[in-house]
Amino acid sequence: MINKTERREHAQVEVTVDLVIFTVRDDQLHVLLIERGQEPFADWPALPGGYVRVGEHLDGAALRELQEETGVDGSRLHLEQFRTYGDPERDPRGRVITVAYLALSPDLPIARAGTDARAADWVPVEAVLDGQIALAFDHVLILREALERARSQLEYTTIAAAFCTEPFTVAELRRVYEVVWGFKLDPSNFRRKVTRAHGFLRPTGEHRSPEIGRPAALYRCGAARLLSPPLLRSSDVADAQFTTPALR
Amino acid sequence: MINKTERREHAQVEVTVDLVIFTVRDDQLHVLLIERGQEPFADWPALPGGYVRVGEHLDGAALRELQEETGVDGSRLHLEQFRTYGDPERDPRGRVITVAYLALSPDLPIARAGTDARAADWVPVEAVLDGQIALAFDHVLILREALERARSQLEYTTIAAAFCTEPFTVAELRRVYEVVWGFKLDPSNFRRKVTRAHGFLRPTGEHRSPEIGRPAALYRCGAARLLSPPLLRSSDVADAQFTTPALR
DNA sequence: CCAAAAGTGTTGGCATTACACCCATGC
DNA sequence: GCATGGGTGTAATGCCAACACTTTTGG
Repeated sequence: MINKTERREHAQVEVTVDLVIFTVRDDQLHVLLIERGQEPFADWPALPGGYVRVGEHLDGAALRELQEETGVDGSRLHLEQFRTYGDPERDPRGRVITVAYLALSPDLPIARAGTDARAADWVPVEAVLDGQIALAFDHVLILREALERARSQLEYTTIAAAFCTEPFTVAELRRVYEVVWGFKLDPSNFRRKVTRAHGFLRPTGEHRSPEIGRPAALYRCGAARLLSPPLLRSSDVADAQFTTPALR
Repeated sequence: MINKTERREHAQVEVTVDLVIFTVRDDQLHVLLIERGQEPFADWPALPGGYVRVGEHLDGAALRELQEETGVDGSRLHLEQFRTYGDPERDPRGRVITVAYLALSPDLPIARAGTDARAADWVPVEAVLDGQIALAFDHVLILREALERARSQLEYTTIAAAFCTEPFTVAELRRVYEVVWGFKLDPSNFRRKVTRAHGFLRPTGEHRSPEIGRPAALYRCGAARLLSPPLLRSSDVADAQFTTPALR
C-alpha cells in the first residue's frame, strides 16, 4: 500500500511566482500588468510572473521574472511573499500552484516588454476591480487579496514611503495613504503622527515649492521598518469592506 | 529557444503542507509534533504534514494530513496559510516546497498516531527553540516564523479565544496572551480592554469558583474576528522580537 | 503695480479617549 | 491569593481654527 501511495497518489505540480506591484500615479492606485504573449490566455492582461526554475529560490524567481517581463529591478523594492494559490482548477495547463508576491513601488517608467510578455504597463486598480479589465487565471483574486494586504501593511509598517521618490513631502506621503485606503485623512493629524513616529522620516531641512501654495518641507525615509504606534484606519472604516478604491 | 525553455528549464516539484498547531498547556506554549515513521528523518520529530494529492486543494490537504497524522479535526480550528517555503535544498528527496499553515487550538487530547507517523503529541515550544529537540527538514524555521505570526495575530484579531474551551474566564484568556507573548500583563488593564472591545466577549452571566480566590465571570467568544482597537505589545517588545520575512 | 482671493502646507489648541501604574475591595 | 473595579496622570487622537507662503485674479 505504501508503494501504491508512493507511486503517484500525490501530485506532481509546477510552481510559478506572480507579482503584484503597486504604485501611486495621478492620485490613483496602479498595478503593474503585462500582456501575455503565449497560450493560455494569450493577449490577456496578467500579473507579471512565471515558472520557478530547477534549483531556483522562490524569491529569486520573483526577482528574475519581474526583471525579464517588465524591466523593473525588484532588488530595491520590498518584495514580500504573501500567499500561495493552489486551486487544482486555477490553470488550464494542469496542476500549477503560484506563490504570490507583493511590493510597493515609486512611479517608475516601464521600459521593456520582455520575452514572454508583449507589453508591460501601469493600469489603474479600479479598472480591474470594476471588471472593465479582465485578468488571466485567478489573478483578480490575487490582486484583491494583495490590495487588502497592502492596506493593512500601511497601518503597521513604514513601507508607504516606498511609494515615494526621495526626497518627498508629508503631503505626498499622505496622498499614498489616501489613495491606497480610499478615503481622505486629516492633514494635521497625519503630519503629527508620521513626524513623531520614531524613525519614519528624516527631515532634510530643505523645502520644495509646489506649483501653487506654501513650500513643503522635504524628508527621506528613516531606519524603522515597523511603525509604532501604528497608523490605524478608523475601526468603522476597517469593518466596512472596500469595493472601489475611489476617494470619498 | 522557446522549446528549449519549455522542455525542462522550469522545475517539476512536489508540494507538501505542514501544520503548526499551537496550544497552551500548563502555562506553557506547546506545538503539535509527530514522530516520523519514514525516511528521510525517520524517527525525528516533525510538524504534521504531507504531500498534496492530485486534484486536492491546499487547504483540504492540510485538514486531511492533520486528521491522518494526529487525529485532530482541523475543521473547527482557524487554519490559516501563512507562508510557503521553497529553498531548493530544504528536502533531501529533491525539489519539495511546502505550504505552511498555522492554527491555535484549545488543549486537546491527542489520541491517534497515524499511518506516516509513529506518535503525535504536544511538545513545549521552548524545548524546540532552545535546541533541546531537533526537528526534521527546516521545520524549526517554520515554527519560529509561525510563532511570530501567532504573536502578531493576538494583537489584531480575537483568535486568542480559540485557545480557550468555552466558557472561559478573562484570566484564562489573559494567560494565553502571557504565554504566547512571553511576558506578564496587567490584569486590570487587560480586563478593561477585552471587555470593552466590541464583539470579543459575550458574558454568560455565570461565574466559576476557582480553588482559591474570588469567583470569575464566564464568557463565550463574540462574533468579531478583528480586534479594534488592537491590543498592542509595548513598542520596545515588538521591536525586539518582530522580524519581517521579506526580501533584502 | 498693488491688493485681495484662493490654494496648499504648517502649527497650535482643546476635548475625548486609550493607556500604564497603582490602590481598594470581594471572595 | 486571585478576580474585579476604580482613580489618576500621561500620551495619543479627532476635530477645528489659525497662520504662513505661494500663485492667481482683478482693479
